Amino acid sequence: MKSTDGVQYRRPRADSERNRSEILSQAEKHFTDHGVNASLETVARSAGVGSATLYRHFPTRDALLAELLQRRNVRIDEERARIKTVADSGVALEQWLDALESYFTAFDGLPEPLRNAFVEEHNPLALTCEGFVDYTEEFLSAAQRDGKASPTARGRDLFLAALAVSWVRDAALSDHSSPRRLRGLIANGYTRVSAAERS
Amino acid sequence: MKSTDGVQYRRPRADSERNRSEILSQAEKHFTDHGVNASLETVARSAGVGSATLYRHFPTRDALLAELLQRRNVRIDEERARIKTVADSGVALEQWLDALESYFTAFDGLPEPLRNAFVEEHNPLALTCEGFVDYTEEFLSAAQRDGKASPTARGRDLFLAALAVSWVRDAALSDHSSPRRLRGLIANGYTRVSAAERS
Amino acid sequence: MKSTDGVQYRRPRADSERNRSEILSQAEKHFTDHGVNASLETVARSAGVGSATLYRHFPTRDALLAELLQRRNVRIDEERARIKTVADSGVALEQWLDALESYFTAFDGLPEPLRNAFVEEHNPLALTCEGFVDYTEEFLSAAQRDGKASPTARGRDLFLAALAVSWVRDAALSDHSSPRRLRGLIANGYTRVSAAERS
Amino acid sequence: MKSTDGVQYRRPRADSERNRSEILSQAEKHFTDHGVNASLETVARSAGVGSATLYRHFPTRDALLAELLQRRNVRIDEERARIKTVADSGVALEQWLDALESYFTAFDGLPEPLRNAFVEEHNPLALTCEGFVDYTEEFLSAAQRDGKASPTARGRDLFLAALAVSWVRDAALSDHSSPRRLRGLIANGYTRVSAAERS
DNA sequence: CATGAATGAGGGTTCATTCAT
DNA sequence: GATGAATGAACCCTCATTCAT
Repeated sequence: MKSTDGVQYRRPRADSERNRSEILSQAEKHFTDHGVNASLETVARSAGVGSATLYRHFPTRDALLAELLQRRNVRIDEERARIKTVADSGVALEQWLDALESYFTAFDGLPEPLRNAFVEEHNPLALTCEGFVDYTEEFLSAAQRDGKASPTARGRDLFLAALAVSWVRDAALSDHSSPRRLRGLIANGYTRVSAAERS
Repeated sequence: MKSTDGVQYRRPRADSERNRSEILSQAEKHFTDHGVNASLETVARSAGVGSATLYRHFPTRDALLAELLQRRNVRIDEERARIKTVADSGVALEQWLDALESYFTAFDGLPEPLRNAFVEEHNPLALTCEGFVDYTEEFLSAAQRDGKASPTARGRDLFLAALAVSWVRDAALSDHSSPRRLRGLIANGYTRVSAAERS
Repeated sequence: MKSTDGVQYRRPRADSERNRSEILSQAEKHFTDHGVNASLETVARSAGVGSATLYRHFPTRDALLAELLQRRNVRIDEERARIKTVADSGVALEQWLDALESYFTAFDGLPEPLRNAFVEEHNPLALTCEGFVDYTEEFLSAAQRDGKASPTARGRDLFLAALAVSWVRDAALSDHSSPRRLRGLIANGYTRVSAAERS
Repeated sequence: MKSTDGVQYRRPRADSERNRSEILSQAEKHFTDHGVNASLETVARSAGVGSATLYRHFPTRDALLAELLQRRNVRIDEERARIKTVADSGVALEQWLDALESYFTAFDGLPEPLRNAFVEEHNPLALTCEGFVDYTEEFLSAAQRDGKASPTARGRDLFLAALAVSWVRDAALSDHSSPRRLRGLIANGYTRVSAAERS
């Protein structure tokens, strides 16, 4: 009963795509509202699928997260293209780090899994991280060539720094200046005393 | 100390202290082995008490953590006393930040609750944070007086910076250089180009 | 019934049914032995399932209770059908109230949750109560039509009365006559003095 | 020791009395606010004593309850004296039952322990129950002598009936008429059809 | 494959009763 | 005797992950 043999509707495929898409959409919503640790169960329910279905599509939370971020990459890619046109390589680097930080605050708690992925081999988010490290490296190199950045700095360091700043920002709801100030420290260091001050 | 004089009334407690102490001891062990999110249930079992007893002594995980840290404060207080004798205030500040970072790696995942406590009013860990901010402020002030630190820096910024570095270190098992490098960035900034380099 | 026709997909469940059934069976046992406040934890253990499974099937004790009673409804429905054939509507009403009281003593302490459900909107037992009120109303109406019952009585009153009698019976282990006598009071009132007595 | 010789401060007694009194006072408050199943722990805390102290004074919840009721007995005794002066013994009985029901609603959930005490031998509340049964018996006997009450009724039956009505009232927050109607049933029975109706 | 349900562990909490002092 | 704390059981609930179908 209920669909007798003969023609096979091949529903699976269609359903599958629809499910996957609905899961992503709901995950986006829940992660935005409740952070990256939102209940996957709830996400599945909202998407109208069983938890096992979610699990099949995205074996880990990070896999789901990776997909969500992938979709956002379009935006930051555009931003990156724009920054590339900035004449001053030092300013460009700065703007790129800004862009990174904005990206990292897409969901509450996002820095955490990214940090973990950074050191885990087979993490679905690792690719995302590596991409960002590469891009950072590019902007950094340009700045270094122009004497706008310390030659000892590395792309991965600045990536981690941006991540750390975002991590601080994650909790500093009541303290908007802290992330900005940490950002300043990373740019200029706390040991630097301006010429005016030194006098 | 427990009073040896003649009549002794008001015996403080007895097995209460024993239990409390045993709980702390087991918590220390489990937190050390499995990070700050180790199962409290297991801690209680290891200490030979029911979960209700643990709950009575430490209503939240953070309360337990606060006690554990309290015990470590002796160590860092000694360290702080030592650092205070360092002649160069810039070096002293550096060493203090080192000490902080060591402290923050006492347990895996410790930076997280500390960061949260930093912005939560009624968190048992808040006091710990505030104390550290104050101490950092002292070392920083001295360095600023001597022109060894930027006058715009604040104690709380450096505290958060140390926390952030420890957070990075938390995951960077395979990458020992990253925290050190992040530390360097915070000290000197990535925009500083040494005179030698500039030439 | 479970469909025996040719191809059968959408097998309803399998171990789900088994678990549910086992839970109900064990609950029946434990509630019978220890009253409606028996430990649900124990019920779950006896049924060989985790408490979460029990929770999934029956989110509250009342939900579980409602199911157990549902199963008994077959019996009382049969009884009701039988009583409907009784010629004397006054006798029928009496027998129905007897049946109700028997039903209410299925488990020790049952009257309590039923009473509560009676005034709570979203209680799983509320439906059960309402059903009984309706049936009582039917028997009562018939009796009233035949002048065998006071026209001012309402079904819900008699339902509550039966519940109250059962509540008394719940504790009156050593005093078998009390419930019967209370029953008599409700039927005839304590102010009625028979003609013989009046003479 | 502590308080040497001579005059013995006999603090124990004084403290004990004060504690006992404070416990009763707080129990009254909490039972009034949250019913007879209010947390004894909380009562003890409110009274400024340890739970063990409460336990020593009142080994069971019922013992505590019995004391609280004892204090209220003054009131109902006065009421009883007043009712005794009522000329019509039927009216007097009615008023006494009213008084009983008021008494039973002193605390939410009071009917339950009273019912239990009624059949338990060594329950501190048993005396209270017995007293009430006796008083009810007196009023009932008078009414029976005057042909105002059925000679087959017994004091204990009416006592239980009043208890049952109060039990119903305990939950019938949203349904004020139910207890009154149940009361009516017990007085007149549902089988009585008035002469006017019979015609 | 998709799925609903099961699972097991943990969390936080409350409480009546009993111990150690 | 009075006390603060311990105890152990229970409750309700949540979740990530894994089965059975």
